Amino acid sequence: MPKNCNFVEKLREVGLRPTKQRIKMCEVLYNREKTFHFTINDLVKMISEKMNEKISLATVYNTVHAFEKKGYLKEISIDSQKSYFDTNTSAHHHFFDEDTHELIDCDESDIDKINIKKNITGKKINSVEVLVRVASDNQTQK
Amino acid sequence: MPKNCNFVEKLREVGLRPTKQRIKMCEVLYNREKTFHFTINDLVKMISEKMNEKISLATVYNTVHAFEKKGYLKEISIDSQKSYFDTNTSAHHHFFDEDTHELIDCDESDIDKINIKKNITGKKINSVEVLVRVASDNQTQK
DNA sequence: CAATAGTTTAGAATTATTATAATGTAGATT
DNA sequence: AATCTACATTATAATAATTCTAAACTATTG
Ligand SMILES: [Mn+2]
Ligand SMILES: [Mn+2]
Ligand SMILES: [Zn+2]
Ligand SMILES: [Zn+2]
Repeated sequence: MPKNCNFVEKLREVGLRPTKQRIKMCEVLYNREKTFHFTINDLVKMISEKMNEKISLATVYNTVHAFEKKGYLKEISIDSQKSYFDTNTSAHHHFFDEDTHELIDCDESDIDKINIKKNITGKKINSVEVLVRVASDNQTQK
Repeated sequence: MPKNCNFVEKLREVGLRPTKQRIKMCEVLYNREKTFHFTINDLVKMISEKMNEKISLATVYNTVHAFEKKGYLKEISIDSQKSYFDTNTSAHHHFFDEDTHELIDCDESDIDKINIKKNITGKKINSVEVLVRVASDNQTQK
């Protein structure tokens, strides 16, 4: 979703009614320079603290999943109890900072294209994702 | 942990008391030809159904985490609510079958060594893991 | 407008996991 | 061998992320 686009129209286009909760969430998620990563909890905080708005937790979940299904959000695989989401929906790899629990995008140029030499019969490849775990140079890590 | 090794001695070596629960779990986990992947729930089922033994859920969690800390188990990152564990503790990549929710090891030869060109200041790389999501060729996928 | 299908919501339910605190036991000390 | 003690096990409660439920609300259509 491009910055400052007509969210009402965009939502209608994909068959989602432009409710005020969804429009507000579009603003929080897409009206910014860079894409970013968030958890549901982050998002709820952003809505209430930054926007001074109250959207029920169930609606935040519903809407995030609706946007995901429409291809406007991507879920990221990290071993953790909670899910991470990404407003950058293109195929890309990640660094995960084990100290801060922050996700950082890899640029196209950071990792060469990965060539899978094996193929599993009857199965097609949906995605190939690299996760690079990093942590403080000095510290004890798991 | 090698197959048919002396689990009692192995446990003592790393400072874990060889209780009957831990020995039983060693047998379930390591007395087999190939390494494998499991969830806590899988493991509890294996213990009760295959071994006809009852180990409390808390002990299964405790022991899995104790074995993980000692380097005899590895946790695998999949987006899911539940954690997967691996008796193959070496660095390796995975296929994840989105139909069956099964993890499959990549051989060394299946994916070329990954070269990370970016480095994050003050951080060292702990691991680089590839996850290849596969699904049935015909089916609707998320 | 009125009808209707889709949406929001508070709160309950579910699920994986961790914490608690009482009981049990391996291994050391007498 | 009996005793001691730190470590383990256990049932159960607590927690946390997520999903479900069902009633109230609202965007859109006719
Ligand atoms: Mn999801
Ligand atoms: Mn863990
Ligand atoms: Zn990203
Ligand atoms: Zn594996």
